[in-house]
Amino acid sequence: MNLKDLSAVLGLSQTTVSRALNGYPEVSEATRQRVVAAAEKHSYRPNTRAKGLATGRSMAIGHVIPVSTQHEMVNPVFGDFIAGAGESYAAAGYDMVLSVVQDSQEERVYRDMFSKGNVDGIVVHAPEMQDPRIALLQGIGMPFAVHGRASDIATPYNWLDINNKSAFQRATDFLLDLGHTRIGLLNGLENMDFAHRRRSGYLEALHNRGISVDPQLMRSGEMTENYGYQAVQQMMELPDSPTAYLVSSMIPAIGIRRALHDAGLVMGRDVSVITHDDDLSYLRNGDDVPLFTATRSSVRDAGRQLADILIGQISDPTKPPQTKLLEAELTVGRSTGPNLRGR
Amino acid sequence: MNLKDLSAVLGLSQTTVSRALNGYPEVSEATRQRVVAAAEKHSYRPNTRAKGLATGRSMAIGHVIPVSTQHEMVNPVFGDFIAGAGESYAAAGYDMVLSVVQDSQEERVYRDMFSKGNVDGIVVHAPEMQDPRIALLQGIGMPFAVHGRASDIATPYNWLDINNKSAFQRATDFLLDLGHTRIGLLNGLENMDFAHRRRSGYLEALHNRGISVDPQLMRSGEMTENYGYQAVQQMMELPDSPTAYLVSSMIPAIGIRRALHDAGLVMGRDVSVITHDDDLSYLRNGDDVPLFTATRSSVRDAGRQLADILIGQISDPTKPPQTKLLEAELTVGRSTGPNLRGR
DNA sequence: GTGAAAGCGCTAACAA
DNA sequence: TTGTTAGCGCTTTCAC
Repeated sequence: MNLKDLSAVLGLSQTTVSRALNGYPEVSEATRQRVVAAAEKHSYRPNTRAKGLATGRSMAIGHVIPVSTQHEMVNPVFGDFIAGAGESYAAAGYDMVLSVVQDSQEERVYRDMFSKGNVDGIVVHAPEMQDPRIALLQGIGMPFAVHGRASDIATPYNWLDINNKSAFQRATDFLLDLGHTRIGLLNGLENMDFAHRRRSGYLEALHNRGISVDPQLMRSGEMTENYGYQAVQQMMELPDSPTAYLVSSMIPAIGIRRALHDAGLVMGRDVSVITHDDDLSYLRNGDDVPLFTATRSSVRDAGRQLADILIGQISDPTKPPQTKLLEAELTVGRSTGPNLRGR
Repeated sequence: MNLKDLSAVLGLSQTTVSRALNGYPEVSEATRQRVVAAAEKHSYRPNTRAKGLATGRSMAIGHVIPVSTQHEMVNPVFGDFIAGAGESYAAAGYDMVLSVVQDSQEERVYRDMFSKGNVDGIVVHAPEMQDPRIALLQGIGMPFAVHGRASDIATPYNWLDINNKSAFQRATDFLLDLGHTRIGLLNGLENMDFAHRRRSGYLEALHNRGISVDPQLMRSGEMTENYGYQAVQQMMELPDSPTAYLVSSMIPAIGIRRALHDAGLVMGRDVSVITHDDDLSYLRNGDDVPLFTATRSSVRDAGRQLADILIGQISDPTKPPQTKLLEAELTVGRSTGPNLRGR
């Protein structure tokens, strides 16, 4: 059933039916009722492509997921974020189109999306510090919003980020309050913006207490279990090994638990571990977390909010860029590890 | 730059240019060269919507992700699978459109996708045993492929599945060979097809050895860390508690490790644990896995293969449905837990 | 308040 | 081998 058929059934012109369905004011209320009823009855759905061709809009938003040959891993948080964004899109009548892209191909993909006109806007994931994608999208005039931030980009743009710096600064402060001074940092890959910000939070907390920074205690890498295992094994061989660790994700923390266990130590008792796990908060179901975690209330909600920002931008392109900084929620589990103040 | 502009530049008709670009045989090689060069030079990209309108195809494939209010969790494997599928789509010139859908809304969404005509085919995720979506899609004549299977559906359709039954049967056999007879099963939600198959593999292995089944040792639930923690805590209170566990995902295994630890036991030494972790194989980086895992070589590759099946179906609708059963790869880690044969 | 007609950018019969 | 024309399903002037 298309518009032509529907208007034939009603004995009206396509124009009138279209107007009735799209809420134009000039159609009489009686006609509108009839039209809407008939559309409902025949479960008429306007053809997206035809509508798009006529209006110049595609009613779709693209998410571009970069996959480098370096780190092939897909962030486990990704599904949740997408789910949240999907809810907003559905509510606003947008489709979500996903492109998984080798990072070497990214520029071409963005340009193509624009010229093929199959999206009205784009969400940029996993920004690096001076991410070239932002200038590119600004250049071609495609509305976009970034999940995260690119610190070294000065011009304003839409973004939503979690306050990584403050989370790590607070977590470090927490450990410092317990009397820890040797705190290992297991960060993500430091070309990623989030990792850079987390590191600066860690450094600032140490600096504020006048504690010197030991480069041997700072690692960055892809967040696998094995990364945590090996990093901690190596740090434990240092003459003055850490009494606490700050970790960028729960995944390496699993390896840490194992490394400590191999050394006869228990995580959360002999050694403190704090993870920032917006990644895997669904691993924990109850309140009995043996880690102290800096977790975000909901990745999904973040997806929803970022989608809303982008939709707003698309419907009113004159609107100035929106930004949103979410504060990580700190959750204290059952055990926090040793309190060195008591010694 | 659109077709009209491009043909004007070349002094040819739109038709000829279109034919040259789409590889039609009747255009002269000389003209084709010229056209292709000009298209390249002006980086011409045909408008997807217009092309779709004219051809009746949308060059897009939909993935529908059901999210029930019951289990809100998004499977962490999802991102990897999607990444694999995305590669195939990109190679074949398809876009991927994602819909995250409340399961109550699913039927409407499928019908809409069809009548709005914005996808040429659909991938069905997370099938239940007699999944109604399959009949629905067959009814409206939309090409589709299922990631997994729906056991109770008799009519043929495209699917790709991992051999869940054989994986769990082999894993159970492995434990039986070690002398275990009390084996706890921590399964996923049993309305899911995969969980049902895994359970039957477990049962068959026990049956083949004449070992009676204890319903108290079989659990099903959503695969969270806490589920593993609580299930094992409760099973350990049984008079004859399990010496081994078979787990549907690595996530509950984390809780199991904790529950055992609380009881002074070490997973992989005092108690055997086998997980089926196509979920989180990226947790493990090296060869030093303390679990025996039945893991699939690559979720990503599975995504690629399923996409290829669907693409094949779309390009030739007369082709009979394809199916593909992947065999889980069994990986033995450092330690397998106690060998009861020696006692 | 309603309709006729043009056009969005492309493909595909049909002609030449 | 190339061009002309109609049409995909919708929106949008412009006229009535």
